[in-house]
Amino acid sequence: MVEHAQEALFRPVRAGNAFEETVERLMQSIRLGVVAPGERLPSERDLATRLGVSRVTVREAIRSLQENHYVESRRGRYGGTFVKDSLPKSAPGKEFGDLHDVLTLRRVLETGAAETAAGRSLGPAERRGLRARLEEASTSSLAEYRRKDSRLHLAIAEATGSAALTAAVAESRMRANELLDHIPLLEPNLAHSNAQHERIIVSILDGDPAAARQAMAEHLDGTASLLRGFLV
Amino acid sequence: MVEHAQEALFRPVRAGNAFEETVERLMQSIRLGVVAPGERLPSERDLATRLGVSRVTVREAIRSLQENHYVESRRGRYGGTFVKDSLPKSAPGKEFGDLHDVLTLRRVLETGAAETAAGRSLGPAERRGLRARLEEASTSSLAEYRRKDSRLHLAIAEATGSAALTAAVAESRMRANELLDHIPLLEPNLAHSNAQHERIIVSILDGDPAAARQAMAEHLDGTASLLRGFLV
DNA sequence: CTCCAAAGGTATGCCTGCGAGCCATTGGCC
DNA sequence: GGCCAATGGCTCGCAGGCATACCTTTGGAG
Repeated sequence: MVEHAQEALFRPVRAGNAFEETVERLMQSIRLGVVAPGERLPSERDLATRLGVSRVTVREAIRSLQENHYVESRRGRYGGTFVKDSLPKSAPGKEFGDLHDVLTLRRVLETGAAETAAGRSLGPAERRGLRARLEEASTSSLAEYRRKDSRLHLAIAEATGSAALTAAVAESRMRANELLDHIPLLEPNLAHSNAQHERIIVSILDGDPAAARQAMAEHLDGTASLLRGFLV
Repeated sequence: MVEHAQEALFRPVRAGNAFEETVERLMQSIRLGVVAPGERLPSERDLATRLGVSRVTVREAIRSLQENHYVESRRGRYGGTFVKDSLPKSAPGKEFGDLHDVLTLRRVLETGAAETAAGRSLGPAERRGLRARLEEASTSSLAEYRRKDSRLHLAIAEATGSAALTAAVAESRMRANELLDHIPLLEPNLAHSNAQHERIIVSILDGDPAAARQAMAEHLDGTASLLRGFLV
């Protein structure tokens, strides 16, 4: 038997119970900026269907988010569950997963996504979307930066046309963001990031896969070395 | 709200029930050749711990594999559950997932893995392991080829040192293999594959990331176009 | 002003999966 | 030959999660 491959194949089949997984997903959609502050989450019934869990479980998850002041719910028609404008800081609790593990997977997924996106012929809507996310990120405040940054990177993953790749990038970014929340975000870094973002998007829109990969690699290696410096 | 990213984030939280997921994992370990014919699976108690499910569920999954003639169990000390020597053909049932989706993710993950592996300084054990898998694949019969091929590709993923990346590659390969099972495996393809495998491994062992990526990309694009040809 | 559609809020009963313990079988060790 | 450790085989009660149905609130449509 090939010994090491077992670690990957015989890992736990479920990350947590249905409740925890559901909380995690809703948190992701908020923390990654997919549902922005002030916006409404899909209805409980809708979420239950999409997430493949019962409405009871969705409600328990939402209750948990309410108690942590991430969302508030309003009843009646045109009611719903809305993301609060002022989001609480993330709980610093979690241990760091294996740093190497997180960064390796992120690099593979995101440089691959950039290259793949650049190799496709994008429709006008997708091109506009990418430019819009770039603009959002470059004009965002320090407070909003992590969220806008994630939206941009997710938009790049979506531009590959692969839902599985997009899901993998979202998952990987959450893990990376947990680490990034522990290091300071400084104006100079932000300006540098914006310049790199611009290069990435321009390369994708120009249809230059090699340049897109290269630009994304440099961008990620920047934050990776920041992380290694702060956390070691 | 960013509309498209929702599809990734609000996908179902659990792939199936615990039983189905467990069957899937055990099947993967057999079909990908991690546990070869004649070899023993870990004990039920061990599997239950590692997979994070109850022993009852593990037993139900194993029963299912027994009924499909994948494994047989023997009681008593030095007993256990053993992979049968003659494995049944895979049930042709499953629909094709989105072809583009599968192939895109596979390309990103595996070219990234090859590049990353080539960029690391590998220990002697890892280098020997890679050579051994290459040898296995190149001398295998048509019948065993898919399994030996997967073992080689998994070994490359493991050489990145990232468990998460290895798991992602294993998952992606299973999905790709489901498709590949529907197209013929021909001697010329096999010879061609072996030559490409050699290039990939040599590039990794030589520490040439760009060459490793390039070689892997060509290798994957070969089977990808075969698939597109046969399945469209 | 009335109605009603759509959203959140609540309650009940079933079924899956889990934990824990015990039994049965086997082959090496003393 | 007897012991015993490790493995598969089995059972029972409990907790988590689910489907389903119904109630309450709200604001726009008619």
